[in-house]
Amino acid sequence: MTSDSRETIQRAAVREFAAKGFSGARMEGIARRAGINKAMLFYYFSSKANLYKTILTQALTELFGEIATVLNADLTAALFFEKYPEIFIRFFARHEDYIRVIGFDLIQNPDNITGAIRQIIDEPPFVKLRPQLLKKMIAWRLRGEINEPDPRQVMMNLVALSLFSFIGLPMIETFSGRKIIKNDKFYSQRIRSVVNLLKRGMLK
Amino acid sequence: MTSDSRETIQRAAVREFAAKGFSGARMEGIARRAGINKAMLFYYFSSKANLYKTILTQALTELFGEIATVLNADLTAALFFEKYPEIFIRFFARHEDYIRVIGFDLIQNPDNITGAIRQIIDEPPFVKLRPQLLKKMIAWRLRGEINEPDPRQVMMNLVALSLFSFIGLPMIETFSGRKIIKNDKFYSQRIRSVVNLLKRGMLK
Amino acid sequence: MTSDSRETIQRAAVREFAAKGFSGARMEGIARRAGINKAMLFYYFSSKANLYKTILTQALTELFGEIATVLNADLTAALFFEKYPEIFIRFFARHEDYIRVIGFDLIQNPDNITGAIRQIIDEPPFVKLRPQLLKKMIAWRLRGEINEPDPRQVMMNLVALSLFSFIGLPMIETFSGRKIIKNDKFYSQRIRSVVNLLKRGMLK
Amino acid sequence: MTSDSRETIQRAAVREFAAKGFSGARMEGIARRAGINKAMLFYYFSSKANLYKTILTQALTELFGEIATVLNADLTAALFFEKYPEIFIRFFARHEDYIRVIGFDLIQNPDNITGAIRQIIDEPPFVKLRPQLLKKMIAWRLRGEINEPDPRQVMMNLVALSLFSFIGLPMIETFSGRKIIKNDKFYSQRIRSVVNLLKRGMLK
DNA sequence: TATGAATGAGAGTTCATTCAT
DNA sequence: TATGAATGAACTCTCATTCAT
Repeated sequence: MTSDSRETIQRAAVREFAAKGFSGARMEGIARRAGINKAMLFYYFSSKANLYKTILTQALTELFGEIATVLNADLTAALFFEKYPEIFIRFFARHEDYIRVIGFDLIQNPDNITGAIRQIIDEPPFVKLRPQLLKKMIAWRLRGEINEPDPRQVMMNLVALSLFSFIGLPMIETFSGRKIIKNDKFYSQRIRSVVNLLKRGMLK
Repeated sequence: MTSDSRETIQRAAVREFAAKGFSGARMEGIARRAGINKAMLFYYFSSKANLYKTILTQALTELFGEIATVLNADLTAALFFEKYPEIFIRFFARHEDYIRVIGFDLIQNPDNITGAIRQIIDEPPFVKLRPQLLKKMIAWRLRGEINEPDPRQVMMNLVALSLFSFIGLPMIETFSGRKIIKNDKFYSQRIRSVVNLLKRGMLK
Repeated sequence: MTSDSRETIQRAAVREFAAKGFSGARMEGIARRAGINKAMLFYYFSSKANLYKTILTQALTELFGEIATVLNADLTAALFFEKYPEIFIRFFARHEDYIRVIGFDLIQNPDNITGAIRQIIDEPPFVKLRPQLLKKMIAWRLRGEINEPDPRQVMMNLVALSLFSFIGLPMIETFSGRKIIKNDKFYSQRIRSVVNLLKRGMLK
Repeated sequence: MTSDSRETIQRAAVREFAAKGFSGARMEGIARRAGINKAMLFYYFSSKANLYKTILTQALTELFGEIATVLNADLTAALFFEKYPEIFIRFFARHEDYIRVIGFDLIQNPDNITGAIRQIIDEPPFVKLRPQLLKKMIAWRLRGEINEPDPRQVMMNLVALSLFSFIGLPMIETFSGRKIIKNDKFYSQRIRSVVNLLKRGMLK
């Protein structure tokens, strides 16, 4: 029970911030979830804002870590569209709380998350992530692999379809009239649908 | 000056809730934005929760109103994929605050928004909205117009691509390295890209 | 009971800060003394630091107001040494709390009180206070009225003898072995002693 | 390294208490200044109050030690007024922190410091200090050396002029308009001025 | 002796809500 | 309707003190 308190707190914080957003989250709530004295949160993280920043950075770092493992390969657009939705969706299926935290931040405080992302991708080990992505996209266009000339549209399409698989679910449930059970089968189907859409829609 | 105040307050509330979420929003802040005494918020709306509910319902009602105007026509899948992204994106371009409010709620309080939606679409004038949508989707599949058999996937793809055009922007900016100016040209391009993707990707 | 709350709070604050210093003082304590809800302290003064600054400024302003009334006359050194100890000592006898507040600040946060003083004497109605004092002191020296050439030493002697009459009392009590009752007689004697010392000691 | 720690802590404590007063001082701050683990403060001194009492007693003991060395001689008033300001002022020039600690206590907690003083001067080696002082003063009066009949006034004048040379400086700076550099020259001048004032003012 | 972690009792501050006018 | 003042509960954060090692 030495210093895994830090980690215990962080895990609890992710859950609390995910459930209630930054303002809604309570330090008391985090402490209770962690089973740790409230004062320890300040002992380790000095403030709510800093604890939040810590777990946001952690979430983004883990996400980029996942992405980076596959970004190094010199993939064709076709292969890329096949692999990436899977990475995104599987990652967030494992870490549903992360998507909430990121989502909140994206809506409320775009500059905040932008800054956090920049800080992460401007330093090792992720410095190459952005240039590699851009290089790939330019290559696809030059080789005539895709019909969408604007890389930003490509990114938006890719990310939108992957992320929304989680956030938008309740709306879909209401309209389709059926509760959606987020099990492995659902995610597999979702991945298939996204991959299919991306490949048929954007490959030449 | 009677029900003028109500509307002034609601407009102010939308901005405040959009900027900070439910917990982050301050009644004080709303009053200041509205230029109206704080106590009046309670006089008209009795509580923060109720004021919030009011503006959430209003946002959703306006959104469904927009959708409904086009949903009555017996559109082919091709026409539908052409019209709907435009409706969504143009609507939220006019009401950026609404998307934030809805987005917050979607993440934090899925049951809450689900309930609100259900309440709206289960009563006039939107009772027919849901059955009409479902009917259309079944028809498309029966007529072999689309290659995606699951209506829920169709909805997810459609909504995801439209909504994310707003929320996800900061991430795209960071990665593409260029600031995105949200002017008419940008929205037009975005609509084109989404329509193109949906049609090529899901039509047979 | 309209808005004398502000004043009630200020009076209570003076007492609390005087008794315990800035850090020792409790907002709760001030509220209790004032018989007013604790939140009102923040409603009116926004923070402990600001409430403190307010009453410090008030104390200094009152003090300078008192001094100013007599500083305008073109007094000889002799008359000055007669009048000023009386003003100082009588003022602080009426406002024992002020001397504590000022004393605390003088010890703990010299720059703080220096700033406060400067702010007061650099603006109306006290702008002339400092130049008038300096002018007087130069005149005394030129006219050969006093034997102490350094105006700073003159000021120190004057102020020291007046203020210490309050702060230093407990030490004197202990050494003299007698409790000192701070009644009018005591102050009169003290004034006489100080005036006598100053006149015999510094006049030529 | 044993009782070395004690002293290190005490030195750090003097600085912290001098800078912030009792309530404002932080055990954490003392530990940091001392470069010693916070828990050790409690190991050695068991509580903040006790640590404070320790250093207050120490300061007073050193002060009285200094005074005592000269108090034994059977000085005339003239010689006394010459020697004492020098002792006081030189002592506090060497120990500026002590004067702050004592000053704070004098204002905030007169009974506290009174008690501490009594405890020191009622026991060896300082038991004779008080009677010797009183005896001297009575002698002066009987021999007609001084024009101030009240010993308490004599003490007040003496101590006030000496102590205020430190505490009151910032006020004087503000009024005289010049920063005062507390070097040897300043103290020498101050001593000269005080001695001069006392001798001319109180000797017959 | 020495350390980092832990605790509990507050402290200052905020905020939705209510009251008097 | 409208306002400024008032309230109480809760929240973030602090700090002296203690514990385990």
